[in-house]
Amino acid sequence: MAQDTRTRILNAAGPVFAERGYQKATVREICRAASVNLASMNYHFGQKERLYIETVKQAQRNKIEQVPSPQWQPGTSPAEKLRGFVRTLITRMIGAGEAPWQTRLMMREIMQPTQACQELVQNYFRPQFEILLEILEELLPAETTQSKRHQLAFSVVGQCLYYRVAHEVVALLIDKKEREAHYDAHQLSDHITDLMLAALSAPGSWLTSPQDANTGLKGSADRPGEDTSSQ
Amino acid sequence: MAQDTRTRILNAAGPVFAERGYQKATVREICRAASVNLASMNYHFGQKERLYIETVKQAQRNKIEQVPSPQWQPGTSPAEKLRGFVRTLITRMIGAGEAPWQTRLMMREIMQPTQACQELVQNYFRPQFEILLEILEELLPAETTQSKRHQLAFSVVGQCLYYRVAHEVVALLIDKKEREAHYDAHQLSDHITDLMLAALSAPGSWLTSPQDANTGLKGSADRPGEDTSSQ
DNA sequence: AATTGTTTAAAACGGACGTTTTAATCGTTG
DNA sequence: CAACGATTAAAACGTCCGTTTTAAACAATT
Repeated sequence: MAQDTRTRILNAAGPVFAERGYQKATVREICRAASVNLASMNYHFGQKERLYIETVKQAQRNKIEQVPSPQWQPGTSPAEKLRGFVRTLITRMIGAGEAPWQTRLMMREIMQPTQACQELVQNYFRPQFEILLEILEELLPAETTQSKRHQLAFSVVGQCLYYRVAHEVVALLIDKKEREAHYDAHQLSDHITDLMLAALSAPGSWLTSPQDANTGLKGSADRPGEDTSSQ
Repeated sequence: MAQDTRTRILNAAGPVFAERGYQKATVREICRAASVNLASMNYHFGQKERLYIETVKQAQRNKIEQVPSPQWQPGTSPAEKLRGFVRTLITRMIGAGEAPWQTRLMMREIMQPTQACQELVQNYFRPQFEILLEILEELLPAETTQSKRHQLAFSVVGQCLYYRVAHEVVALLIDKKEREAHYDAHQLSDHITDLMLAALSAPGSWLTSPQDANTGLKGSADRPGEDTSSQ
């Protein structure tokens, strides 16, 4: 029974698409998982591709309602906001135990965008990005360049995404004992937040000085792997 | 003519697997791209899966010989080493213009590991990881925890990986003008390096104090999105 | 010359899978 | 009741694709 057939299909399709990927996921498997007849899929969605797009959109809506745009009490320090933001992001990434299929699905879209990606960016990534930028703005000198702020935001997001993207590689590099002791959402988000706050509060003008003026440790003309780039 | 048939197949398979993914890439397309008979594939590799594994391994060997483990003059400052390391990593990620298929291929392995992933970690990721750890060791207080060092290394790698993983999303979030002005390998690596160096040289004991003692800005018991995690 | 390893061309096998169809069954609505 | 939408079961269609096969060349080696 449960819900109507359409949503049963949608809910069953999410994990399957997330785990197997679009190609390897078969309509038959999804319908079997949803305990639904094969013809019902065609009835509701017409084609596999349409089902996929709807699934991604629903995953995004899920996430939005599960973790709405953070709202803090007035007077909350920007540092605390940043910590909360990172905490939320990391939690979405590595989830509570089992792999959150919504995030896996979105990650697939990020790496190999399809038709569903544009809406994803507009409805999900961009708003999050804006919130992060507002938090950073409170922490940064007023003269900080627009592009510098963007890069700093990407630095935050990049560190968070890493633990979803490279989850399996981390498991191969770090032994189980250390992972279980130090790689929960709590400690990871604290690490990333502390790192960012330390960098932002560091002495010197690395944030505002024009590119190429930094801690004064540069100056080597030749660096390894200069232009022997790929291909 | 060129090389022998086997390597022609291998070279043709790389870009195809990287772009289409394992499932969507067809043996027929690869053989067509290699100007090679369909039966030759079977002759040399037996099955598609074997071809894929060999392709990944070759991509890894390519990268290693293209950008060997960095070796600096004795006396090079650790900060300079870090800059070089990040520069190399970023360059591999975003390449010189066109998308480097080797990295795309490896990224696929990272996100959805197959049989080829373990060798990849052993021969490629782990050595790189060790090098980065050595550089960080020179920059860090001696009392820094092992796990803290690891997390810092992941912070570096995560920021670099981001620009390959989310390349398309960045293109949707940042307008073309800013991207062309600020998102080349040079500036991005400088940004990441400067950020890390600033964080490491920041005042206070955020690096060495036990978890939960930090900049003193924490303390909120409830954070948004606490345990409303996915699913 | 004979053998053996490579390569090609062309065709076919066989399975997997997206999609469609048909026929039948309920439940709801008019 | 009749009509219609939703759903199911089962089967089939048609295509794509990994894999295999066959037969024929060609090259290098013995």
